[in-house]
This record gives sequence, C-alpha cells and structure tokens, in this order.
Amino acid sequence: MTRKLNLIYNKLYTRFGTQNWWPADTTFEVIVGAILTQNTNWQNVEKAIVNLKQYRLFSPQRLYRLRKEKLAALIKPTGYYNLKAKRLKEFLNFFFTFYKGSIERMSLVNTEKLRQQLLSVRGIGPETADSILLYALEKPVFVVDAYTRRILSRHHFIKDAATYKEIQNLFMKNLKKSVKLFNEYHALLVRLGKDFCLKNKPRCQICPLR
DNA sequence: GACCAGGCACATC
DNA sequence: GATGTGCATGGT
Repeated sequence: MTRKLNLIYNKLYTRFGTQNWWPADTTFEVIVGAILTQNTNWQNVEKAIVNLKQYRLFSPQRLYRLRKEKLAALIKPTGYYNLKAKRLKEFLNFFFTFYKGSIERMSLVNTEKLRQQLLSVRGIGPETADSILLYALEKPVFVVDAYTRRILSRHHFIKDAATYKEIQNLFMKNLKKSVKLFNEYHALLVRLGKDFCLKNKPRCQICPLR
C-alpha cells in the first residue's frame, strides 16, 4: 500500500504541481477558514473573510468580542451562517479559556491531546480538527475529506463503509510522517476531486489516476 | 431549477 | 452501529 499511495501522489504531483495550501494570510485565518468551509465552496468562504477584514474584525480578540448575530451576518456567504457563527464562537471560547487566544500556547500541546481537545468543541469534527492541526499548526496529521473518501472508494482502495480513522490510518501508517507531504497530498486529492471526481459522475473515463 | 460544495450534531431506530 | 435530517449561500 505504501507503494500504491506514493505512486498516486507522484501521478497527482506530476499532473497538477504544488497547490500552495492553505490559502490564507495568517495561522488564525486558517483556523477560521477551516470552520467556515465545512460543506461549502471555498469561494464562498473567501467572501466571508473579505467581509471580516473589511470591518477590521479579523483577529482573535475582535472576533471573540463580536456579537454572534453580527458575526453571522458577516459570514452569510458561507451558508449555514447561524450555525457557523455559533461554531466559531465555540472555538473562540475554547481558544481563550485554555490558551488565552494564543496560537503559540496552543501549538505547544501534544498533538494527540490537542486533537482530542479540538474534537470536544461543538462544531469541530475530525476533518476540521485535522485541518487545524496540519494546515494551521503544522502537525503531521493527514486530513480526510469527502473527496478523499470518494476517490479512494471509486478506485477500490477502501470500503464504502470505511471510517474516518481507517482512511486516515491508511495514509499515516504507510507514508512518511511529513507535514509537507500530508499538506500537498490532501490538497492534490481535493484538486483531483474538483476536476475529475464529481459526486454525480460515478464513472470517470479520464481520471489521471487510471 | 436541480445539483453540489474542502461537515457536523443530533434524533431515532 | 447505521441511517436520516437540519443547517443555507452562491456557482454551474
């Protein structure tokens, strides 16, 4: 499986090149983006981020103080805006309660322990937690998303019923634990998914992996 | 107008 | 443990 996974990576990298993830100006922005992009197009998230920046609200302190209703209105383009305002608030409460709003403090914690803490926040599930760990805090954790599952499933690398952890372990136990590799690999899978592995096209004749 | 997008929590069986 | 549902805007 190690060989297979490396082969896939090489094919994707040769085809698509570096993806330059995560598209964000700051570490904190990665975290906010990770929550806002849940089941949503990234372009919509960008609109919300622009809104927040326009009002100079894009800092941990200011978002922490901002009223939830106001926050919801500003992130409207991301969809599920009431829910996501609540989730951002849940994260910020956690962030200030445990780490005084400091990424540096949070980043000092043991990765597995921090992962469990993030998962205990309402609104942060496995993909969001792992996105924060990998793309914001640069911990060697593989991120699994809908595209990852779909691609692996259609190529019969996993069962349809495979759990998040099973899929994540497939990568983490068979690849070098490298932040750079995990970063690029996940981004490339998303790229492949967007371009070739759409939900309503179960048979793709031009898949670059074939 | 249908379908989909870089999920998650919660209810119910 | 599996399965269903609400959350919602914007692009194709």
